[in-house]
Amino acid sequence: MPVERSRGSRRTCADGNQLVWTEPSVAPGIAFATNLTPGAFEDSKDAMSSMTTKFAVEPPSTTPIEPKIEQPATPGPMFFFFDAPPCPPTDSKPKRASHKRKPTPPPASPASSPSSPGADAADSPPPTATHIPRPPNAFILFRSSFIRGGAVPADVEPSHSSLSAIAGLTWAALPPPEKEMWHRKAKEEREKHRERFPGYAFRPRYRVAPSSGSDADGEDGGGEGGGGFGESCAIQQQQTAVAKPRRRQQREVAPADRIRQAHIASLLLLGLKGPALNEAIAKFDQERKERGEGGVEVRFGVVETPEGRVEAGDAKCGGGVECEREGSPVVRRCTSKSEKRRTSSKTEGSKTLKEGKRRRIDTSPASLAAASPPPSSPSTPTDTEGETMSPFAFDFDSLSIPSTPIGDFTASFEWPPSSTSSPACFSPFDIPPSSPHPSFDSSYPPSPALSHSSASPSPSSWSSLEDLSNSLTAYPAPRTMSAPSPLSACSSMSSIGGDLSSALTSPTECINPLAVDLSLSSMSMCGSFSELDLQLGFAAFGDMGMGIDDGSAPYLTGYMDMEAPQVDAGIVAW
DNA sequence: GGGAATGAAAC
DNA sequence: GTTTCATTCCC
Repeated sequence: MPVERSRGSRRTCADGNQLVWTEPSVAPGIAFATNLTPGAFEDSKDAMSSMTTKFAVEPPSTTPIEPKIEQPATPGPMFFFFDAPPCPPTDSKPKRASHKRKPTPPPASPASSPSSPGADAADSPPPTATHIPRPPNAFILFRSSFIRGGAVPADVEPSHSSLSAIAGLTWAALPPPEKEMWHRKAKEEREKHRERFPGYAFRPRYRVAPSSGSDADGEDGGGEGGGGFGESCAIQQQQTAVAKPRRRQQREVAPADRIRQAHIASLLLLGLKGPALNEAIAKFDQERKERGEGGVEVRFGVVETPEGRVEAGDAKCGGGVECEREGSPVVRRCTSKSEKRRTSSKTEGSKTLKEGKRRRIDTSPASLAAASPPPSSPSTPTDTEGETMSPFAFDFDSLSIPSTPIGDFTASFEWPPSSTSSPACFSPFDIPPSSPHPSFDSSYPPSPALSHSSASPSPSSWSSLEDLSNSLTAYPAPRTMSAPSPLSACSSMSSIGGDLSSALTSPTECINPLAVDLSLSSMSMCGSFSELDLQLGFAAFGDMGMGIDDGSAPYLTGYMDMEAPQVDAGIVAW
């Protein structure tokens, strides 16, 4: 029997009830990919207000109350990601239903419900009051803008699961000021939500252990405990425990996916969009295919290979088990839900992830390195023993570095920048030539990544991240960085630039978590620097206690060495 | 309804 | 510390 949609779960443009969390206007200060978002600095309070998501509270009636938004008259200024108008008149494609929690039965206690007998019958909500959604958090707002803005074209990545992952990576690399802006926006939404629904209280439905004969799950009864809007109405979304299976297990994501997602995120952070983004991704895909890496994508039980689509469940390799395809180890996704649960808990390792525990994107070098093993090493990319691999069990020198993902856009990194060119890739060194260069300690070791550059000295003494880490511990944090960093003008480098500038006051905490794609394709050579030599060094990862926050986030330590031998390229990093 | 992310809020 | 749910839409 097909599953029946709960009432009101389908929101379309047609019904005017689409929930759209539009992006706020840009905050002053460091901008992100400003080169690609014309008007990003056109901060407008009017625009802010016009783009604010609002719940249109209908007068009390017997009509189920749906949250609505007031659509802005104009799209307003764009921020990092363009946000399409919520409901284009010509949009013939209705929106799909969101994953909204089903309405729940009214609370048992009359006191907790505004629809208590004491309420005016005329104002009483219908027995099937509408579910009141939670206010969105900062990331949800960002993701919504990310998706709706078409940051990643659908033909590049149609899967919203992957888009979420990419959004997560991008989110992790957002400059703090911009992230803070989204947090402020989320706070505003919470406040508005609180005003709209004064009595609202989040009441998650904690599942109880399944018991025989219980079918409470399917009997939501259609109704929030709430209903009835007004000053005196206390809205409660009373939840009742229902019998449901334990929370589903997280699926193991193919390393190829992770790498690709990280790469796409890096390109976005680089400021690429539109055809340039498509081209860069296509090139990346092509190169990986040629190297026999990442040629397998498994989506929803289907293995997508260059040769075609193959059902994932029929192979000799079970879900979560490593397979060899085209010489590239890939963690197969399982097909059935039960298999997913089984293999997920197994492959994720009992020591590192408890059952049901949330799985975050692991951008650690260990993870990504494991996800992208060197071609010469077809060994298993994942830890089959469930142990967390040491982040330093990774050999840089054995990696191959693909060519720049931005290919023809290298010219945009010319220095000094051409006044007539319209670079697709904004120059990170957008400072007047007369500006004093920041001073750097030339004693810093060169980046191991540059060891792959023919124009850079090869630090043969570093064969692993561990060596690098040991080396770096002998070097002081960059105290001689002068602010503002020349990198601060670059969209993708603004994070690093800002962090480096903060090194003046907090040398040991100068770097924020950044999305790191250790396939190194994201650290491609880009452009030509006639005056400046940028080197970016890797160092320190959360697992080694060198992170800045909770010890779980990897980060880059960047430094520039003005005295180093000239190289004909800078590193595009993020 | 799973999936994929992060964060708020409730347990 | 764990769990739910907020968004999005293809499958």
